[in-house]
Amino acid sequence: MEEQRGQGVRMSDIAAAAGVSRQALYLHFSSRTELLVETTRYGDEVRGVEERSIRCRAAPTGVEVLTAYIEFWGNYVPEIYGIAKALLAVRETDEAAAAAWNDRMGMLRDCCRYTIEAIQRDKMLAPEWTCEEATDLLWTILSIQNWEQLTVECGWSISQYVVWIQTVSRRIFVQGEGTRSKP
Amino acid sequence: MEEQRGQGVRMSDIAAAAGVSRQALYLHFSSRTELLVETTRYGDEVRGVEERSIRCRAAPTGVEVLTAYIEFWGNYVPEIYGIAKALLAVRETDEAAAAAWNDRMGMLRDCCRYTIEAIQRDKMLAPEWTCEEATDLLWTILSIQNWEQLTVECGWSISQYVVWIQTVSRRIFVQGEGTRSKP
DNA sequence: TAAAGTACTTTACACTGTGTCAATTGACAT
DNA sequence: ATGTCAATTGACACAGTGTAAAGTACTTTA
Repeated sequence: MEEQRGQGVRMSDIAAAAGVSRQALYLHFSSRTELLVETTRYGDEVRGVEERSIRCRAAPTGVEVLTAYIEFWGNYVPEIYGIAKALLAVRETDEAAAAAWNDRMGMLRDCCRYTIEAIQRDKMLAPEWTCEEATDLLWTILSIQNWEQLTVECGWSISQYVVWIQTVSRRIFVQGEGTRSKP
Repeated sequence: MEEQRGQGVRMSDIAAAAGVSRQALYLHFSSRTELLVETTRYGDEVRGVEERSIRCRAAPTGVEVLTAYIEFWGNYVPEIYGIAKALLAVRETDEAAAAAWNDRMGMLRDCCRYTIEAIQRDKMLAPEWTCEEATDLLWTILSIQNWEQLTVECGWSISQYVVWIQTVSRRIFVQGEGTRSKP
């Protein structure tokens, strides 16, 4: 999955890689989608996303939460990129895959909302945004597709991604961050 | 295609809708992908994208080009959303579809580059960006996936999308656009 | 030592959707 | 009358998912 970015990974390929017959997979997973979904869940658990994202919230100011969170995310996405692509591909046709995807994205959104609220608590949220709108926007900016476009297609390194997205986010959301912050 | 967003649209569905046998489609298009690609091309031609996007370039200042272009784009995407989704779905597995998609996205990128260069000519580009980076970023912000996320998933209206993306883009790219511009 | 259970295997097949092929039909032009 | 064009019908190959049945090897229980 990780190598192939989820494409052209058939049940028979997975079975072969696991050294098991294709039919044996159906003894453990009722469908290809279920296998994908479970793999996602397992991967998140092993990697300890929950814990890592909660740690970002510990930063003292809203802006620092934003900075920490973007750094975490930029480095986390490559770990899940392969399976995410696979899930994304079946999501269009498969209810359960769509639900699993939405669940994951919901977690991301929660983190975005927390971040924006932390900035607002500090009275640092740029006045043109409501919390809701700013959350929508930050959530969209941090989408996996955007990460993909910037790193894979535009050739940005992960650290470039992190720095530029931090810069952009500050300029968009933080009051008085006009032209001054240089990365 | 437009109604179903490209999903579950089989060759037999298209044939039925056209009042023709499934096999007859293969007399005109060598494969489903070719049909999709040709439909995209035809659609763009009928809608006169070329002309409409060139008209945006006529704006007197770079910032006005940016504003006009985002307005054009925000209103244009819904017209092509269905077929774009269909193309996007097959792009992962199909060489030709990927090429067609990249071609369309290349056009968008050209427009982004033109816009950024126009802003730079006016000495209004925020100093932390090079033309290349700013183009990558604007191109990413204007992606169809972002449009989809904000309008379809977050429920923004098209005019909201246009106004907020204009605001965001100005704040990111234009010098001295700190916290002041209110939509 | 026998019975039951577990985990898997092999083989076969149903189903969907794409794409190919061959023989046929009807309309129109020369 | 002949040829050609566009489309038709029907059959079929292929890939990939998912189901079903019968068999094997090993483990647990009693």
